[in-house]
Amino acid sequence: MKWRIEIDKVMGVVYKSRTMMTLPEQIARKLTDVLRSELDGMLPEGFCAVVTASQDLRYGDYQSNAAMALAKTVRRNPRELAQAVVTRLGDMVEAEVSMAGPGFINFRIRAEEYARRMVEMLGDERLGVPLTEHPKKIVIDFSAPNVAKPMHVGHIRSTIIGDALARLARFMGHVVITDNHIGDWGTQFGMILWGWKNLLDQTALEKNPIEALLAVYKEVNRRCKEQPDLLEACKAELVLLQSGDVDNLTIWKRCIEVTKTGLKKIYAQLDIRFDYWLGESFYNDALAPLVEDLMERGIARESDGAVCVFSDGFHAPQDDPFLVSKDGEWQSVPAIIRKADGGFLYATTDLATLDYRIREFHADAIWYIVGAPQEKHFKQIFDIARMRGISGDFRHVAFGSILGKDRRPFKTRDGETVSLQDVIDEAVERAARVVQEKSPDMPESEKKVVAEAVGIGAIKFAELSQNRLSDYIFDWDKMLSLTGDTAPYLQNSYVRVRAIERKGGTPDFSVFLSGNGRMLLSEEREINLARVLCRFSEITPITLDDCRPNLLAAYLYELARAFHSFYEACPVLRSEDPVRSSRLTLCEITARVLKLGMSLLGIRMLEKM
RNA sequence: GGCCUCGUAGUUCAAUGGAUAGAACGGCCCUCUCCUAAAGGGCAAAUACAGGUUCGAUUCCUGUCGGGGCUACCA
Repeated sequence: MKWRIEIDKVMGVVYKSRTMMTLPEQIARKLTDVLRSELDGMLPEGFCAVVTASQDLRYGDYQSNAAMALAKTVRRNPRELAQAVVTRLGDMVEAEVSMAGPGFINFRIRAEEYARRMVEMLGDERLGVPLTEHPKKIVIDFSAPNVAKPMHVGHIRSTIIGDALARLARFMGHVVITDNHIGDWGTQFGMILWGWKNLLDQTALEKNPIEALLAVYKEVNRRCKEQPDLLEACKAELVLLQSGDVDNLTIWKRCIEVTKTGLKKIYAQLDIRFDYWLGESFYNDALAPLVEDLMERGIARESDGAVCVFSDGFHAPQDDPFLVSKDGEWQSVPAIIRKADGGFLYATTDLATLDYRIREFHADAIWYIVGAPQEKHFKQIFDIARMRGISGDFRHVAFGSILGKDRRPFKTRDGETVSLQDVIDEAVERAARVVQEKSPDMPESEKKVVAEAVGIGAIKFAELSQNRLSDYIFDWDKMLSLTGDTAPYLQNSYVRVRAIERKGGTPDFSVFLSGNGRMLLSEEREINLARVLCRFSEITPITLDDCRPNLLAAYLYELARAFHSFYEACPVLRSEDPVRSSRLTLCEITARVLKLGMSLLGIRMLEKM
């Protein structure tokens, strides 16, 4: 038995696991061997049969289209080839094999194989999920709110998706650095500084600093629209700040401090932590030398007074992020890294940030969890890195917009953005009402814990169960829904397992692990539950590979459904022993997969609810 | 204008090129002397349109229509 040990230097967690093959891997290996002998040298070099979970269980648990895929190149009839393969495979220990339709090879996994795998999972801390073969150091850049502006619903996606990906990557064996690249140096500071000096209510600042700052910002913003000369005054404040004026620097630092305190409270509530908070201002000193360097190396040049990076002709025009077609001609859309007035921009900071992460963190990968509209920006940033000879797994993990009912960017009726804190408060409040209704006898302190876990879990799960690339319409009732395909549904399935285990006593699983007890699966819903449990090891890695948390969320929902269905049909504590202990084992593994899976999404489970 | 992206039940979302397109909410019908009914079992209901590639297309390609985004000194 082989064990692998991996130490996550950041988290200090040690994961150990037997290297256990997933079912499709195991079957694919045998299938490929059989194809090789059947086709006698005609099998294409490096060919590996693909085995996938069947969508329709009537055809079996897993299927392969290898015969259909190969039929043409080897000039055989797909059905005939599939049948020959099925004959050669014969009686597999793990599955019944059959041919169907246009040439599918179907595998129905035997109950004994599922039982064997359940025992393996029982003894494996990783529940069968293999560690990555290629551990990387990954910087994940997410959330990134602006100073002096509280987070609004628009920050939900980046914050929750980024946190889930960080958790997944760590679990898969990567070294992860989370970095909150806050907007602490933007042009909004001109207005904030002017407002601070002229409008700020000190008592309001002490009471609720972020609210006070926001109120000031909004008021200045409003006045600027009416009085153009005020805008000039704000710009002057910004110039003062950027030239190192002591008073303005002091105010600026206070703003950041106050904002960070507020943000940390909300992140704590969301159970999200960052290893670093290297905001835009952190890179200020790096910007001028960076631009100089790019000019010296001929990557950037002056144009209309600004310093720009143009296409170097590396890509075909249609793939070139610095070109756009206009009236049948390719026109340059350069990345501007220094304005004509000498100021630096978003792109400059991002280049410096990428540089720093490679140089100081020795990152192999940088993943940016940022909205889809910025696609071109990141293509340019990554392409400039390429021009400078910097390489790595750079990804813009994009997501769609949150829209209102009118399919325009989401705002409240009076045009305000909805603050993230309001969404959280509303969710927890709604959950609290349900707790009160369902569990009136629970101690008050516990009710509070349950309401928090349910409410916040509901928000996270609603976000993560959606395909990140599609836009979605914000709807209070859907986001905060507590029935159906939601976090509380999954939390409830875990609670049900715990209730069984509390009443039935702590089960003794050592008989299974030692091989003395026999795990027995016979009922349809038992086998189905075991089938779903096995698939955890297949789903988790691809969820990270594609940066698509919704795959894991959908899987966990399927698992909870399989469990609820099993729960209704198969009494555990009232059954007799080999069945009773086998069912208890299923319950235990279900609980572990649910808890681990949800923790990878950043959602807490509860013992009672 | 060009480029990117999306268009799936009444509504909100799923579906590595696979077989009869899944869920949830809402609607209708059942199930608590039984381990938590925040649950289970059932019914009705959808791939914008037109071509093409393929044994096989919601998925890939082309075009049309419709929504959103990007398109040099904001982030």
